[in-house]
Amino acid sequence: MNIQHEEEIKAKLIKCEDVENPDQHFMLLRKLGDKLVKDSRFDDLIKFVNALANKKRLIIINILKEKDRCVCELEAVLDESQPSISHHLKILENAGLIRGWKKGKFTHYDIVKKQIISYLDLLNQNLV
Amino acid sequence: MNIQHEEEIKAKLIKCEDVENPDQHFMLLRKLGDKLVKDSRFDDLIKFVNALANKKRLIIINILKEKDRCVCELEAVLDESQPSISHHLKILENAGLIRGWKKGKFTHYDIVKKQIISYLDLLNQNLV
DNA sequence: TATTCAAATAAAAGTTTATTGATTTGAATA
DNA sequence: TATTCAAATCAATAAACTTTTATTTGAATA
Repeated sequence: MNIQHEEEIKAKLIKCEDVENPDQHFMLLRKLGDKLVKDSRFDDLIKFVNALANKKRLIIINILKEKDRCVCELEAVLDESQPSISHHLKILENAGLIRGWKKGKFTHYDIVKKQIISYLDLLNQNLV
Repeated sequence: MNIQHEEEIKAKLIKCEDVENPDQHFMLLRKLGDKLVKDSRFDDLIKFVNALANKKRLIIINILKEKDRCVCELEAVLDESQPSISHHLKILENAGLIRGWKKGKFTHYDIVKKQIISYLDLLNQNLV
């Protein structure tokens, strides 16, 4: 943050909320921000919510919630190309939400309920 | 989905999982997919998780969780331009997670705990 | 009612994510 | 061990999201 921008913010802070010591108030807010930016729990959370932030991936999880499925079944469910489904599966797997294994020539996936519950707990803790 | 793609998937389904009637199996999977694609609860969920799928927005929520803040305070916390913060606030407000009001010349925001809890319930229901 | 100014909006550029067609991989089995 | 084929990876394009600078808005108050 450059000096000019910093001073503009401090100028506002003086007026807003009757701040007596805008330098100190500003410093505290900056420290708070820095602490949060460095907090690695957010990175876990973002991995989780990013994995969920797509309708097709939510649908995949909902399908797999019922029972494990092979990729060709997911191809029938989602009207989408095989590489695109593979891409979504990888994102879910990288986040630890699903798990895949070979069964003959076919690859099956199921959900990792434990991990999902753990992420949900983290999210609950973080938001409320 | 075009006929060729459809036939390719059915051909796999015959081999995978000893499916006796691949046409029927395919049809059931397609119906399942269509039902889920049309399910509007997913749109609510996506609005929620999309709003959370950004570190700066998670930080904003964490700051506001403690107490309401004016925009200028958020400018000090997040090292970012005012319009960008405004953009993130709008996304959170459109999702119903935060709420803003004028207080003199300054705009304050706080979180809407009730809505957040309601979304978390929905997410829990949906995932487990 | 004219001026001020915090914050919203608009327009444009930058960045990330999604999708597709083509190719590769590697386990199964002929 | 050569072939087959489901699924992963690659390369390129398209779509969505973020960030910035410039401008506008509208409530507060001089």
